[in-house]
Amino acid sequence: MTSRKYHASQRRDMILTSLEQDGLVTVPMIAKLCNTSEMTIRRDFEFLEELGLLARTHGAAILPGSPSAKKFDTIEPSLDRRAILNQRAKFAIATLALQQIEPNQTIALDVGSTVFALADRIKGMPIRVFSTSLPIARHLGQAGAKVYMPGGEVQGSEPSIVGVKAVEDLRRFHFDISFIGVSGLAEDGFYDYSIEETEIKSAMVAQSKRNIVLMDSSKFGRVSVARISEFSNIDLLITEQTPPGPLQESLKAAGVEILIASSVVTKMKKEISNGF
Amino acid sequence: MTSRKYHASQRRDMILTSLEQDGLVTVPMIAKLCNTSEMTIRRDFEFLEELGLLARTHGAAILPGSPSAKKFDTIEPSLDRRAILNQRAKFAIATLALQQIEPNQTIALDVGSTVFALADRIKGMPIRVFSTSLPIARHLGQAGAKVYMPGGEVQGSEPSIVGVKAVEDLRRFHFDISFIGVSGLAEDGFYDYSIEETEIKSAMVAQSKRNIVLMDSSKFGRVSVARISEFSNIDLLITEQTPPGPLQESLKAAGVEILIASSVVTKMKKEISNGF
DNA sequence: TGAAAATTGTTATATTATGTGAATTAATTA
DNA sequence: TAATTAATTCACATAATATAACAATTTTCA
Repeated sequence: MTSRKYHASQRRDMILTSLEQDGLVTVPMIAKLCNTSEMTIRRDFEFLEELGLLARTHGAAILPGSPSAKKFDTIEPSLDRRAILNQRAKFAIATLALQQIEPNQTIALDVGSTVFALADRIKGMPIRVFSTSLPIARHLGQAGAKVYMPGGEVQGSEPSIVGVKAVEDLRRFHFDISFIGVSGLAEDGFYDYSIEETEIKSAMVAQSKRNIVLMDSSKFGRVSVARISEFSNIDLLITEQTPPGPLQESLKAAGVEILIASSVVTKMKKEISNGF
Repeated sequence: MTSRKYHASQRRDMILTSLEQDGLVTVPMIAKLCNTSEMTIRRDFEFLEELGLLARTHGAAILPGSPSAKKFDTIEPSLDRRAILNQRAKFAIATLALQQIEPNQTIALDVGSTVFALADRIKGMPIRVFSTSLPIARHLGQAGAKVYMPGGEVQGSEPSIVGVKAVEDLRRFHFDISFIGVSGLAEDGFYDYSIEETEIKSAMVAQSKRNIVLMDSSKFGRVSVARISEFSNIDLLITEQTPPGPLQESLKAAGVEILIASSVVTKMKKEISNGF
């Protein structure tokens, strides 16, 4: 009879793994699985809910953003399905990214679900944010942050501002750091689907002292329509798995630092509540 | 014998999935499927209706709003509670507003849930839209419309662009019609909560050939912080109930036309319940 | 090591979800 | 239009789950 006990971080990982697999976990289920009391699991649920990694309902926990997760007076729109998938990886990446920011900096946030995860974690920090992403601007604006947007056109594929005017507006800003989301990484640089988006990203990179790319490992080796930037303009890549050898060498040769985010959920509650 | 019980969130997922698939679901259908009582399913329907994810009729539940089957993935963030409340009135107002627009015009859309209702109905029309509202821009952008936004700051209270830069950008545009949402109507003009918003609205009005105010009757006689505009700048007011005598006279004296949208509501409801 | 802090388990209490049958409302048919 | 039937709401009982307070345990760190 195996009746070993797990540590909090292990339990929480088990919870998230089950959740990702089944879409729903119940308290008694996990309590048995972890060989612990229901109360403990409830407290784990509470913890993970505060981080936005799950949503509690009566009798179970579900993926955040599902219809039932919405309380009646939800003001914020939920993220779409794509953002929910792989959220643990995104959360881990965002956590590392957060540590790159210092109080009172001006940062630029690009579009995409990983960058959104960062925006979510930024809430409450004393910084100024510039973003072309409508969801990010809305989310942070609602949270009381100082958010600026460029003028321009709203493109179909992504809810974001693009176009000549946007690039022009962008050129009048200067950022301490910009966080770029990309859809592909090949040996000659970072890639994105749409040409319009690429123009914006390039301009953003040009206006920043420091450029950080956020991407999850699913994009390794993928080449899309347009190249955003050569490696030489990027200072740091944050991802959650080590890139394949050749890619890694190209990156290192160009002086791009790489940070790997481990997805174990440990006690970062403290970090958050004390946080700045 | 499979007689397992499902959790609320699972049932609601099943309801939405069936709805998506068949376009219509009945209470007994789902009750059997979920192995639960009809009362519970009714309560689920009620819950989902409040989120705007389905519409109830006698004997069944159907897709809300437009008949075109929306994929669940692409379902837009549900509107906030305020938007859901009084949705029928807003729908009726939006329907009348829609008739004021002609193809290939350039129109400006202000913020607020009533204006959002209009934006939703505009989808697919060959027009150019300018908006300061993040939800509206996102909604229409996703639907493939040509949407422009000014640059500026995202204010806390409303998800919209405000500030000096926004007003400046706005002044470079000219609109055929602008649709303004307001939070108060008194005998000396239209009012709004926030001074920042008011500045934007005033600028919008100044750049338009024709100005139309959309408001529901709950705002009659209410005075807020700042006055947007005198009546003389407004051409048309669309609402769903006749304003009280004094207000009506002031409006008419200033040459503001008034349209009441009420009969449309019942007609629309029938249309929906008959299954389009 | 020992004291303080954090985590976990237990119990009693409160809250929420569900099921039932009667009362009400809406649709249907003669 | 009245009578009939089906669907819905309402009010209450019951079961399931969550919370809060406190005791027991483990971990941390001086």
